[in-house]
Amino acid sequence: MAFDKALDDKFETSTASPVILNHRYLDDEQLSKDEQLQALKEIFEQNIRQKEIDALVAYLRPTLRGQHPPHISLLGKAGVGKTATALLILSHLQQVAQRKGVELRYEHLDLTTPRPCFRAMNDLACLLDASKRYTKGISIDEMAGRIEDKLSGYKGYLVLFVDEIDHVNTDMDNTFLKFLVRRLPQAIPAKLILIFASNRLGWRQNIDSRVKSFLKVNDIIFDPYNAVDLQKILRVRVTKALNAGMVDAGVVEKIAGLASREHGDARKAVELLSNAALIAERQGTRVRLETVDAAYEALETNSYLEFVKCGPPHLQAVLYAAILCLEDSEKHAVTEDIYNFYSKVCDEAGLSQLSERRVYDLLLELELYGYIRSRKVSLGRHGRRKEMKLLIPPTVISQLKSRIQEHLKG
DNA sequence: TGTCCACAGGAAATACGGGGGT
DNA sequence: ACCCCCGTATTTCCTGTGGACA
Repeated sequence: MAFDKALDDKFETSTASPVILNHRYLDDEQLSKDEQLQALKEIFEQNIRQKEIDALVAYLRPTLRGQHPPHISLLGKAGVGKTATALLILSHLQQVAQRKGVELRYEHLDLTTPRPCFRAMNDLACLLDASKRYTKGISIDEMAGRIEDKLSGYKGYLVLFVDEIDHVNTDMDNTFLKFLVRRLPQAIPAKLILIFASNRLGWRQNIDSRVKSFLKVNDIIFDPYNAVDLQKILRVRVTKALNAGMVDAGVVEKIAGLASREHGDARKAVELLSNAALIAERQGTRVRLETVDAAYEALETNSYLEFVKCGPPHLQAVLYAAILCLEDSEKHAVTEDIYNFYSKVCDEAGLSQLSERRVYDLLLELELYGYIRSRKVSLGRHGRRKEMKLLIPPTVISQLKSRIQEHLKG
């Protein structure tokens, strides 16, 4: 009886004042394409990315007069709205073109994770419905042929928005880019406009010069969002997804401040908001400033652990060795020290050891992800070495250790 | 001031895996 | 069943270099 009553109470208190009203608006993945566009419009209505939008529109306008605009490259860090802006403008452009009787279509090739040229090509073929999905086995030329066949009947404009172009692993002569820039425009009747997006400003630096000379591009650079922009973006989410009455004053400002100081990444800012809301909902409280702190910390811990889950076993073993070697000494360690620990870890886990050179590279990788930091030290005529130390917050270390142990056993 | 160690880190070679064509 | 193609991981090999020491 008392238990029933207690459960009743629990349901009552948690439904009395919900924090989250519409879950889906905290995660773009869950929104339909139209809903996404609608949300984007609301954000861009507030004078965000005006400069970039104007530039993009100016570059694309010639299509409506039947001229051929140059290719475009959108540059800027992750989460600064490159994709969002491009999709919004392209969908609008398509509508306008339709009204004016100009034949125009656009495709969004999203290369979210790094992939070889072959897969990029295959993805493009799938996007255009020109081929089924292959993992391997078919030649790249064959794939190119199928794409060309598929497009052979289309004579209008074709805007190909290649998102995260730098994720295509560059083979020695940039097969994928060469195809897009040199071969495809020759092979099909359509007027091809390429729009590239990339996180790395210099993605064109290390491409083949013969391709480069064909690649006339206009750059549009996206700066990271500032705190004011982020506030506007977050407010839209708050009104769409949350019970605004349950969000304390200053929460949005605080998240925007944190995010703008660290990365200016809107996606991460929304993720932080979403996490804070989830925590508040679970605890049955309002979203307070302290909730934001808790969410921030949870996200940080989580990112350390998440990486372990998907990393290859040897990387985990090296990380584990690095932790064992470095956790309780203020002293720095050198590559060899960690390699010794790594050997032991491999023995215990039944892994075959990798060469020291390889482990050296894995350590570099760990450094890239912020687990360790290294410093080059010269000892004069006694050669040179690299000293490393752990950067993982002490609170995370024990969780991390047990997580890796599980993984290496399983 | 020049020497020269010992390692960082680049480059090329090699092994490997896995799927499709025939 | 065998061969070919492509991409990735790892090994092997080698060069270049910062700076304490003679």
